[in-house]
Amino acid sequence: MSEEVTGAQRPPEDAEGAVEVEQRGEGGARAGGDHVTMETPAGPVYCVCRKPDINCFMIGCDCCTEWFHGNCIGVSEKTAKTIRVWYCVSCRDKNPMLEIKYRSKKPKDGKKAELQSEYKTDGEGGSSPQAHMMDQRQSSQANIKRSARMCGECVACLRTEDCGQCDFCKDMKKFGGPSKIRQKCRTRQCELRARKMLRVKDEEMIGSRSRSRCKRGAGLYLDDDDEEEDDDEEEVFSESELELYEQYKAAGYKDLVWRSEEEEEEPDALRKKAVKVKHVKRREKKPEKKKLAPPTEDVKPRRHKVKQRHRERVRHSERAVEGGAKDGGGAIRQCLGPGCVEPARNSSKYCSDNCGMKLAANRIYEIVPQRIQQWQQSPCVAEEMGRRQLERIRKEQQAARLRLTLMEKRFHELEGIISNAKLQQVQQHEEVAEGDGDDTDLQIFCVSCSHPVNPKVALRHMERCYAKYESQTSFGSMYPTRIEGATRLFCDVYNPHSKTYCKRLQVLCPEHSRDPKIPADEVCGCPLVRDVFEPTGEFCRVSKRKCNKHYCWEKLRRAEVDLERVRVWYKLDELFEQERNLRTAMTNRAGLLALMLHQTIQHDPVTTDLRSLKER
DNA sequence: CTTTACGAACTT
DNA sequence: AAGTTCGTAAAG
Repeated sequence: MSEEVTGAQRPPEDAEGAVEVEQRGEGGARAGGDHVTMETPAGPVYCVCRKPDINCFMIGCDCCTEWFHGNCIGVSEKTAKTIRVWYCVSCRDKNPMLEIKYRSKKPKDGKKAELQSEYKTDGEGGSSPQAHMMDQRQSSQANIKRSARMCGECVACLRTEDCGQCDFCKDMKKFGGPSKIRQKCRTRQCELRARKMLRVKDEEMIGSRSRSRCKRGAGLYLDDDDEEEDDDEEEVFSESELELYEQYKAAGYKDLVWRSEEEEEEPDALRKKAVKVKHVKRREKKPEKKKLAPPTEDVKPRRHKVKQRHRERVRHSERAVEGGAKDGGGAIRQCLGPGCVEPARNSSKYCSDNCGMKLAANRIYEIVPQRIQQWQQSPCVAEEMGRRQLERIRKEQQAARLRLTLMEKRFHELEGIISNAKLQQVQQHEEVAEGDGDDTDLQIFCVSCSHPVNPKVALRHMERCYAKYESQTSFGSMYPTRIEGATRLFCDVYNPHSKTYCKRLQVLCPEHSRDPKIPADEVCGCPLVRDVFEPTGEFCRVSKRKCNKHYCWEKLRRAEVDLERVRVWYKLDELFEQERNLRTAMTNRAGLLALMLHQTIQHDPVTTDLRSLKER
């Protein structure tokens, strides 16, 4: 049996841990059954024997998700392989409907067959004893497979669509990536079990998670005391965490263990931390110091200082209401709203949202005018540069538009030439002169199939050969092309299989368009030139079917023009994008938020502003 | 400790 | 057969 499956026989790393159950007020948010694995100070225990051993073969119950030692319940590793769904005795007692199900056939031919039968066969029967690999089972309600990194029940696990935006998506083949990172979409990384670094990144969360996570910004102005701490990475809270944190602070870090999101979702890490919580350790090691130092002691000196100041301020406001209620978890604090004397709500510093908003508004009134003034004092170099950039972009846009009209003109000219050429008559005798003059023994090799071909027909052969190979691959994007006012650029044929639109030039796409059948009397009609570039005004008057010299000349000429048109469109698009970005940047500069968040420090212009020095 | 890269199992 | 995802080693 493979290591994978052997791994799956052990309880997952994040098996419900003692502390987690203890600290998680609402508990039930987890996938499994926290109720079974009871807590002991030492860590999680399993099975009927209630021992923490996990270094032997184990089997998981598909009802309560508890793990059992094979030895304790009389299931060998070998027999376990024949089981598809397994329930423990107590679950079967509680619910007689639960029935252990077996695989339809014995997996002899290695793991692959075994796993496939696990997923695909639905056969009943068999009389062999029981056991089952927990990780591979399917969630009863949603058919979502669980794995070590999936709970199978959270929003992320249930999601089936990739966002296409995150770095992992962009890495995927289907989004045209190099498949180097090879991780699933960030939005689909399990909220509970996936590694934290694989989930949606913090910066991206701010918008999507609304106010459940307040890092900078909102928290800065509504939340008085966090102002000084907001540079601390760990101070990123969800609402429930905020509550915990409040309690934690109120308790003077004594009785509660603060749990960051990471710890909550990775109980393994939690377990470790829970065992050696810093302050506990300290209390054991240096009890005398404990007496001297306030309870806010922490390992990080900087944080310590901040927290202490913070606490002092909290106490200060507490005194106003209660006359100095300290460490107790139930201390009532006064609302920080301007002029408000109501007690703050449980998990907040304010008695109501209104008070919070009032305070925030006050701050804006207080800070913004000053900042605006500050802003207006000095000329904005970025603004000046932006204006110059904008000018440049406009010029380029103009040039591109000119080029585009030129190309459109060429496009029509070419169509005119082509239709004009069709009116020509075939000249029978010239055909012969056209055809010979070459060494018929000479052979060249086709660049596509490497077959030797006669130079006379080489062009024709290679064109066809290339088309044959080219049409075997698709070259598409997820979106159809929408360019206003442009005709015949991309092929844009929809491929329902890959859900893409073909992005070859329409005139050059052998996959979706065949060269039209040429009537016997059609003339080649290629404009003849002298010295390569100089048109003579004459047309090739050989029968089109027989002209080897100008094979597919219309196609190639059209492609030439179309390619240039596409290039110009791209250029225009790029310029438009640049302009948009620049305008956004200019509009947002010195906006309310920017003014509140940032401040320009006026250094000594002579010694520090190197740019203006250079300009001078 | 985090990030990147990649072999290989798993899935379609 | 090709794409997806996991686990893990190496690099940073």
